[in-house]
Amino acid sequence: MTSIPPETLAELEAEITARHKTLSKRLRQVAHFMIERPKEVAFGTVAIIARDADVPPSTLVRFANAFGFQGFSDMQKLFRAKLVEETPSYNERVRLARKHSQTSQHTSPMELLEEFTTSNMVAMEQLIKEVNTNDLEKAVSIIYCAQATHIVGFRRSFVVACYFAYALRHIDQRAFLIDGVGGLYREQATTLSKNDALIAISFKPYATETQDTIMSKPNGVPLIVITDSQLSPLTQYADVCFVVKEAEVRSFRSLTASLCLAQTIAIGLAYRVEEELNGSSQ
Amino acid sequence: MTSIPPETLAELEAEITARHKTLSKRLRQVAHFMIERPKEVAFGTVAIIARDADVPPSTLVRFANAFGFQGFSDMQKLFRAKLVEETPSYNERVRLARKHSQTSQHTSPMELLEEFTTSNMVAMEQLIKEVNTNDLEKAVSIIYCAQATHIVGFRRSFVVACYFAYALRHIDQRAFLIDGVGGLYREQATTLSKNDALIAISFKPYATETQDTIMSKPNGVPLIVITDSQLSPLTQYADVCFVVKEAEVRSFRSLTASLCLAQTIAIGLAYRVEEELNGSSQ
DNA sequence: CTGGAAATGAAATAAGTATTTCATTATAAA
DNA sequence: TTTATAATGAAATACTTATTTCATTTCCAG
Repeated sequence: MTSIPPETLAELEAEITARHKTLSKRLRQVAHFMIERPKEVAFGTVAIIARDADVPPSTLVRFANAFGFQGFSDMQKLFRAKLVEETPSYNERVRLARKHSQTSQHTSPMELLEEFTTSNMVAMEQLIKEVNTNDLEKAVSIIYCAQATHIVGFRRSFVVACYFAYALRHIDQRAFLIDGVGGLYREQATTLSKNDALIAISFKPYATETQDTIMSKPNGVPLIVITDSQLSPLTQYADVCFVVKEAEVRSFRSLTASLCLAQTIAIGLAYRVEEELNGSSQ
Repeated sequence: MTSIPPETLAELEAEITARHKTLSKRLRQVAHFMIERPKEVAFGTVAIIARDADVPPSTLVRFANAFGFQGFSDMQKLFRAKLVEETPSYNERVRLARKHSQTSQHTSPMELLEEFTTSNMVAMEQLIKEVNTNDLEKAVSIIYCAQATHIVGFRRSFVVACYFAYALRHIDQRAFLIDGVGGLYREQATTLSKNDALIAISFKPYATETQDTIMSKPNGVPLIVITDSQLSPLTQYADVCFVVKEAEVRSFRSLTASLCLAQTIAIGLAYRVEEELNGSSQ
């Protein structure tokens, strides 16, 4: 109980992490709160924090004691100190990174991270500007009406395809990922039935496999395309086509915008399903 | 005295500036302190702030009253709020988006897209704030020194794992994706050799397979972890651990921040390789 | 089961803090 | 200079908040 207390929040967090397993049920609950919501801890009163962490106030004091502090307030100081010292606002960090990248020819990972996050944010803003409401509604409708949805995408696009399949399954939609294992993508594509739908994702350099898959699908199966250019070889076959401009940093392209779009379609679908259920039951 | 008080710190600061000249000597002294040392005001007690601003405690209360607040504590809230909200602009937008979508019972896909993009932007800002330079450098070094890198992640994390593998191969690094086909993840993990590295990605609810994989790796193989909480079961085994807070909209989590981090590490590695080559050839 | 130790939570108590009061001092107008 | 008014600060008070206590429950080891 009278062991030496941690002197920084980082130290405390390390100790909490290390001892997490050995703590009692309630103390573990507090541990969670400390790690997950440090800002609330920094400002809150014992009563408020106790309420939000769903423990009695005394448990907070016990927790502090268990980590060597005199009392809760003593521990809280660490949380406050952290908040005071580090508030390098986003803008400040951008400025620092920029300055640094100009003075040294060495490209540090932190600079890269700054560039990627910034570019991705720009891409997000673009996405919302350029995506059309009708297309979005239509895409949702297509999947909603389909008995099953097949998704195809290779190389970089595979990541998006994979996520799409995950998201759809997550909301209880039948989703099949055409992964081309053993080069059998054509065969996988022929398993599509008339009432299914196909989602194809393809970026430069457009994998021919994706195009092949589309060509092999039965007539009448609706196609949703996510690609990076109006001139992509896929656009002409699409019932709905999303042209997504991804962030590009040092000739490397992101996928965040496409992922965000996929997520939106999936959740939009979830709401559609829910609404139709409620609507028809009344 | 009972005028309407400012509602944000910015408003208060504006008012202080405007009325600065008309204030009495002591109140002006307080005004100075409020403007110059807002962080101390946010955390300090009346007694401490009074001491540091070299005025009696009562003057602080008078100052607060003069600007329309009930008391000092009331005014202090503004200072605290400022410190809590990390990204006022985007948080505001998220809040507005949420509010808007609550007024109508129908949730349109476009509204969802607005929410997702906004939340993802916030997540990007958080990412750059919370990722530590040293960790980033260390992660790059680990992969740089490894003969081959193995990547493991199941369910949602699989998408990130997949992208990581893609990105590493793209820059000519040997990367193996532990996909657990046929439940053989343990066997896949045992193929790691001493000089390899392992990257593990795991989010709630932490798949036990990932943990199993880690446990099966040979001793001494360095481990890089990407997860969503300091208390994740993986952190304790990690040589480098990134805790990434993903955007969450309507209880659906994104992956954009993790993807961005993966991208950064991969490209950071590419630069490292390039720099080492140039360095040694001179 | 059963006894004993640890954990828990409600309530009492202690500590700390903000606010108000009021006597005193400075300021400005007549 | 005088007087009315505003400003000021030390100390008392009222409040809030942290901490401790103790009766009760839970959890194990025997």
